[in-house]
Amino acid sequence: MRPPNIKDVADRAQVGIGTVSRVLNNSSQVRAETRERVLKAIEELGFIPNPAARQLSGGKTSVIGVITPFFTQPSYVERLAGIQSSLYESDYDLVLYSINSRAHFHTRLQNLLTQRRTDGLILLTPPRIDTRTLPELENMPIVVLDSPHMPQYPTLRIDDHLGGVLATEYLLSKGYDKIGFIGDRLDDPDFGSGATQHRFEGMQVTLTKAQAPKNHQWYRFGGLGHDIARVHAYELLNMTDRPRAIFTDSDIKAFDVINVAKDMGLRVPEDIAIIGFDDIDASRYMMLTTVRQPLMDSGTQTIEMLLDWLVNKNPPEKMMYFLPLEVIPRGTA
Amino acid sequence: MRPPNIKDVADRAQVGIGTVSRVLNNSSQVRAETRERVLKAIEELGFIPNPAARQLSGGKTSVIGVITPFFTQPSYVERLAGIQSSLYESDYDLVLYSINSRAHFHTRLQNLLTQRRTDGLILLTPPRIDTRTLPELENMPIVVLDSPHMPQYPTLRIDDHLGGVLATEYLLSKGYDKIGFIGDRLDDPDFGSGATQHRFEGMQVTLTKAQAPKNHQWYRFGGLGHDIARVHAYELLNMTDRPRAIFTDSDIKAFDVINVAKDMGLRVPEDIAIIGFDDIDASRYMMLTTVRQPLMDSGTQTIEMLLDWLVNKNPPEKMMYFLPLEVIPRGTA
DNA sequence: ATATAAAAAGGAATCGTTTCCAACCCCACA
DNA sequence: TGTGGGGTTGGAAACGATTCCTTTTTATAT
Repeated sequence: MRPPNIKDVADRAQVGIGTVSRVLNNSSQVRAETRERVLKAIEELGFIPNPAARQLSGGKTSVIGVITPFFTQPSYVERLAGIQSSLYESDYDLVLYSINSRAHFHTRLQNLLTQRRTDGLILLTPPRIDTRTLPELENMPIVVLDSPHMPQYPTLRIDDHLGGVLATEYLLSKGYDKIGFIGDRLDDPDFGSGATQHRFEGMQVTLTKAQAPKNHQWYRFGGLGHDIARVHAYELLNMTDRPRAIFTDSDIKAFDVINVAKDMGLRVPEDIAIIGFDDIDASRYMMLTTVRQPLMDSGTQTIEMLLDWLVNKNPPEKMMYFLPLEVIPRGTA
Repeated sequence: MRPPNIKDVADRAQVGIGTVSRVLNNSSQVRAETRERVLKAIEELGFIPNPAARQLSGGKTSVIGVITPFFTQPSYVERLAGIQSSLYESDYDLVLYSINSRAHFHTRLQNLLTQRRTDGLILLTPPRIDTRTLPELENMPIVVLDSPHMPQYPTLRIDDHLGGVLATEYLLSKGYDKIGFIGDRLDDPDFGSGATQHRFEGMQVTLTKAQAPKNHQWYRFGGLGHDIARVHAYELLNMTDRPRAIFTDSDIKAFDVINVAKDMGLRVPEDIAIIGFDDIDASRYMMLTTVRQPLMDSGTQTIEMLLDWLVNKNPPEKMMYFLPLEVIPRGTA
């Protein structure tokens, strides 16, 4: 049995289809009494507007797209959970577009902008691309989360340099002066965001200011293999002049350091202090001291900004919104 | 500037719109030479078919929906990541519908089935509902993941009873005979799947068979508050006749037990052994011994089954597909 | 009661596809 | 040369909404 359409509603309510459409879209051009009749008919028939027809005719999709790098990392997922949780009560559907390279991101964004399959877009940790080749940027509400690369859109992110400063100041304040660093490679052509670099620089600046020791042997970046952080940790902890503390650019890497230390019979933090970055859920269980960025909240704020834009026609300023950072002291430093 | 439509392509290729449509849909009714001309025109114009029009006319949405309970738990997320990863190369978009109650699930499913906004559906851990009120079940390809409640659809799940048996046998084989249990409440009206109950039953059966001691004081279920597992753990570990090992129905709860034990100065596993259930990512870092179910793989298999159905018109048998379970021995038991 | 303006309502045209039916082409065969 | 029939092709109709223009109704002022 065919689901009811707008004509069925119109007939049952004894009105024209135009009137039904106006009721559906909250036009003021309908008498209260007529509106009642139409709403009653809608109710009785269980009518739900066909989204495809709506989209074809009016251009509205009721879809919000999220473009995200292929997510297995908890930090992406927590942001996504934040997005999802606030979208939940709205009338918008969430479509997930996952991407795996910069080129892929570019074509995906281009398609989405020309095809208009979404009413709005959230760009999660987008890479740097050549935006001059993108069409009609202005017409699509876009909010960027966790990337400095798209300053032409409103962007929620953190101050990575500050993060490095906070972590380092904390370690120094605890009396750990010889500080190592383990992070991603600095020049990832696809998804390198500069985050690792800025966190590292924040650390270096703080060390200089405090006249704390530095040693290039203590700093490790990227490399191949999924347990590369373990390898780095092992090398660092095996040095004769090994660091007294290690700062990692993610909690996941910090977990690896903790476990390598334990495997080697080192006590945390008595022999080696560890501080991570992100404060993902698991860090609480690992008792990891870390620099907290509000992952879940950042998702929530992003989607609320976008909804305000779409629903209330209230475009946010195209600027960087910096989210707060804080050190969460737990057991590892 | 308006994006090109099928008429533009037809004009440029000097054919009718019907022919273009046939080319787009790989109909065999087109001469090779004509097909070439059309493809060339499509290429030159950068034509992309409008999905809304396609959907309105032909009914095909190119969308796969995933209905999932409000996900913050890592196990849902890992399944979702598995789904996403295999969808990635297909032409389908993924829409996420999150639900928060049984009633909500029912209406959502009903809407999706009548509105036909998706070509296929994945039901992630769906609750038990009255399916007699659902319309036209037959027309929508649906695969269920992680639930025994929808036997009318092909279902991927695990044997929870067996999971309980495996965990218990493992603990007994290690010499831990006094075994406690911490799990969710058994009668959650919304999302209770019976999983906790069956795991517990598997445990009880195994204990009986092995003539191992039982004590109802050692078994704790559900309760309010987000740190309820910590409360349970604390109570269990404070008993004079406390259990020698604890089996939890999720890794997350096991983490709580580990931390409570540490807080109390108990050594794991020397004083108290712990085994979890799921093997989420974080369990590796926590060195948690656990019953592994293939979370990521289960998502992958689900989506591949559905794609085979949609793309190759190859419907799977409507049966329960049981995924393998295994105990992963790590440091806690 | 009538004129006039404003509000409300009706419905054709429109969006971009697919599908179906009619028309056409071309070749084999008589 | 004429005919039948398969393979191709063209394009009207249909999908279900929104929008805009027109017509009708209602309210207000005279």
